[in-house]
Amino acid sequence: MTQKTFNEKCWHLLTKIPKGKVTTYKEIAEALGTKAYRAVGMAMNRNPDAPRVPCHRVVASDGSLHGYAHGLRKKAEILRKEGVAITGGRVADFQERMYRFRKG
DNA sequence: TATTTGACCAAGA
DNA sequence: ATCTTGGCCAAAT
Repeated sequence: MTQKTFNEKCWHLLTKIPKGKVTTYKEIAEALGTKAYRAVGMAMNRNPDAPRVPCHRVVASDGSLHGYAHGLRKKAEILRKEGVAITGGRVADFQERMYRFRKG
């Protein structure tokens, strides 16, 4: 059996995020049943920029974009294309834009 | 195997 | 409201 590492799980979960919505590192960690908020960020950085994993839809719990492999500026630009308004480096109406994973 | 790192988060002198 | 500090977890070195 392929032992999926925490990173693999994170990437797989990111694919569940619908377009036009954003989630938080904490939400992902909680969805995986853990509190490794920081480990989630690690996955994002290690995550291939390939479109198969929309790491740009992950923002901080505060609604700020925090970091991005290509730069925060690029991240904000992509989010705008997705339909997410960015103001002052933060997601507008972030609470409404935040996507919540199904508990099951 | 042990230590350091990091795109976090919540709380507060 | 902003900045600083400590704590949290997994991956990388």
